[in-house]
Amino acid sequence: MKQLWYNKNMPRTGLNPSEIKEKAIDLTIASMRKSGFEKVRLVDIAKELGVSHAALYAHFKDKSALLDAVSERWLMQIDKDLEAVCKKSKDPCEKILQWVLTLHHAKVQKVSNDPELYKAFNLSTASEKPFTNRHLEIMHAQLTGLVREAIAKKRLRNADPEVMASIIRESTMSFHHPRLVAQYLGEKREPLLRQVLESVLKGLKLKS
Amino acid sequence: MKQLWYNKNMPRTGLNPSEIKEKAIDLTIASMRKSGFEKVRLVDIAKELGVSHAALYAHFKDKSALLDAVSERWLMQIDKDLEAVCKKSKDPCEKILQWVLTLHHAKVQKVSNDPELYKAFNLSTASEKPFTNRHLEIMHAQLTGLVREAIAKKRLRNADPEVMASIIRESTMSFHHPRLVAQYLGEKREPLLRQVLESVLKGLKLKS
DNA sequence: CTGGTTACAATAATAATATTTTGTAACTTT
DNA sequence: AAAGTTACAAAATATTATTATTGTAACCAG
Repeated sequence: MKQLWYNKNMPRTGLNPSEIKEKAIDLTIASMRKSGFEKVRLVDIAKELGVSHAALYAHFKDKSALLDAVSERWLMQIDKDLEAVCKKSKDPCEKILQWVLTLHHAKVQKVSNDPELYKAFNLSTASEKPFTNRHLEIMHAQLTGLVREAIAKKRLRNADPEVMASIIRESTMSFHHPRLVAQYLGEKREPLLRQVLESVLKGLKLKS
Repeated sequence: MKQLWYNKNMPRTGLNPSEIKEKAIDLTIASMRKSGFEKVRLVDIAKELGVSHAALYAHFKDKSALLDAVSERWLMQIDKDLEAVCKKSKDPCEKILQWVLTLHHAKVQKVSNDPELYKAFNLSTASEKPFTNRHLEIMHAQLTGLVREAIAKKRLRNADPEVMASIIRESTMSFHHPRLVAQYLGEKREPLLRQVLESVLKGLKLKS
């Protein structure tokens, strides 16, 4: 005889799949912060979650999927923050500057305040995971959009927006590439970044 | 009773200090290429040289000094190649382009043709050895010189040459930083580098 | 059928130990 | 004195056994 007070699809933890997934990620983050990402044990996460470690495999393909989920969450936040900059209504070149500064700050802040999560992210990028590539594509699309807008408003010269976006990305690489951000930590590099962008944008304004 | 047929300062290997030093470096390079830089054994180098391993300590402070000597030799060659570009008599902006391209090519070529030596160099730069810092200073001085020249010839606007050199260095970082050159290996990035530099130099031409 | 279980095999991390390699000292030769 | 030697201590590496973690399978409850 079926009981009626519970949802047939509700697991015994009392949490639905996405809730338990989020909770597992939360616990993983806490564990990374506490003892470093290389010390994260699936077995510990499961215990804190109140399930057997094997149960986690219903929600995550394997351990690295759980670890990646931590970085993915952060990258999605960055994507959102950058998207917000894109949506503002102001001078598109000013927005490009803001966009790059936002990206730079996000990286610098993470590596300073959350070094263990940053290390994990650093590893993920090194091995070209799908979610990092997706993030790169999203960012490239955003930047291309801003460039298009700037061209439309005659603030940049009329040329291939994809190429122009690549030029902006490459010329500011040392301010947002995971490894370099970590390397130059300690120096306040925002002024230099502003100068680089100022020069590049000026150069992209002129007809060739 | 002193014999007269030999030079008192000539060691028993028949080589003078700088010759034996060079030979040790040659053997180290060969060993790195053959089995990877982490497998280099002082003891093997010494055997091939026909001396006891302890003899090497008369010429090199320690093992890492020998390893570093390999990278140092390469960096000095780069410094020379770049210096040659500086000395050419042609348009200074053209020289800046040439200079950066030369640096880019040197790195790409090394990582392609000599991956083991490149790895060793990569490690040395990561730990901020004196000789790598010296190399960075030399390069910065060269680039600043070219910028000064360009300003004098009215090819760039009149502003702080040191800052302008930094802008050029940072905006092209992804094309010569050891880690990034290695990462993007396989893609032909010279066209993008040219476009970046073109934009930056144009931007540096304009009065702010 | 989903989210869970237990039991177990495969892998990976750790620890204890043996072996090499590095670096130093005291001494030799020219 | 410079360039080398041998002998040895210190440090790093490799080897092995042990233990812990991860991943899989077969099964169970709602």
